[in-house]
Amino acid sequence: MAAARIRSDETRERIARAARRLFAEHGYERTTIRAVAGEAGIDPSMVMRYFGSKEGLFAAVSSFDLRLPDLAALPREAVGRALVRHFLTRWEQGDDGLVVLLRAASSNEEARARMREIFASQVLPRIAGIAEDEAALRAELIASQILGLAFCRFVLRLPHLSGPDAEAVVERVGSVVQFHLFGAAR
Amino acid sequence: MAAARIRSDETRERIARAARRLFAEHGYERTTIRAVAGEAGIDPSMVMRYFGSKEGLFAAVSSFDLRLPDLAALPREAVGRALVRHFLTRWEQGDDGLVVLLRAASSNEEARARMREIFASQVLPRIAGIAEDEAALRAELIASQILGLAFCRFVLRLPHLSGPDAEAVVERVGSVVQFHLFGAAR
DNA sequence: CGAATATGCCAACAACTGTTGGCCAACATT
DNA sequence: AATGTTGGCCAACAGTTGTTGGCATATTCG
Repeated sequence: MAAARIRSDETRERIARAARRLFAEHGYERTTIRAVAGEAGIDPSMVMRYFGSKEGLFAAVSSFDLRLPDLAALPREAVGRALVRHFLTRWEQGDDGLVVLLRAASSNEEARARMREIFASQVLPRIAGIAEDEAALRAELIASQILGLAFCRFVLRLPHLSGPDAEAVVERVGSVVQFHLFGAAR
Repeated sequence: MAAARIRSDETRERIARAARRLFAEHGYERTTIRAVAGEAGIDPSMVMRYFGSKEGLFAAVSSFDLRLPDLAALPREAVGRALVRHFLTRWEQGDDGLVVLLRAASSNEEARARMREIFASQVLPRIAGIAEDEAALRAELIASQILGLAFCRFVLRLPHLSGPDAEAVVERVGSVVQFHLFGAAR
């Protein structure tokens, strides 16, 4: 039984990995259960057994942790750059949780809901902890710049924004985030 | 024949309008020919007759003109704000050409290609006309902020970025665009 | 008037989708 | 050794999709 469990968990993980990759590459609709099964090297019906439905599979692989650093512990003038570098580094390391959501959000209400939930529970509180006023607006503006960067990088693949850890990008988008955080105060 | 032509052009326009609305609301995959036909009040086969295929229909309704103002004619310090206000105004007036592309780009390569083409032919030249250096990078950074704003507004519907012509949004995103345009010069 | 041409609908096809149930082999338990 | 359980595959269903061809109606033209 122990051996069986191990083997089953392995399969489950293989399916999840394949699903993450395909969802991130093709979005929700274009990713078929058959394709996921094919990539995982098992039968389509196995995907259903392990995850119940396509929606269940998506829910299982699209929840993730941004692992934002403790912004309050950073020197105030370094926060923007640190935030941008954090995202670029994670993306470079092949973490595509956010890309999965980004691609699926266009056509899938559940992906949108999950994205808003991640924003509300992981981003907004951190911003509120360091911004002096208008935290909600500031957090949304930051989200717009970071998500726009992700879109241009992973979906559109604009050349200057797609390279690994481009220094100029960190520098400038960092300044922008810094401005959204602390600038234009009244 | 003249009357017939007129009626046929009317139908064609009704189909295109319905397609634009549905593509903008549901993306490429989730928009079915049957749904477009239903909204236009005609038979699905008519859509094929008029536009050849679903891809043809999409191509016909997803090409559009950003109608960017002449940036070089504006006072330098007003360009960023003007650009942001231009987009917000057009969106407010119900022009959803860009939203069509934004939603479809996640899963449709042709939408991505068209978006890159619009960027290259309509955005990049204007930016190159006023930026002193690194026009390509600057233009891509501006695109990332504007598209991110559109994403948060139309797809995610974040509350503070979704209202009509919010003054604070014009002000701050305008400053950001201004920075991407002229800031961080070397 | 008759012929031709446009404009439209109906019905169907073939492919693909998520999903289900039954069957088989290997292993663990008794 | 008999039994139940687990991990897996196969085949099929039911719905939806883009797409096509044939048929009806009305308008235009000779």
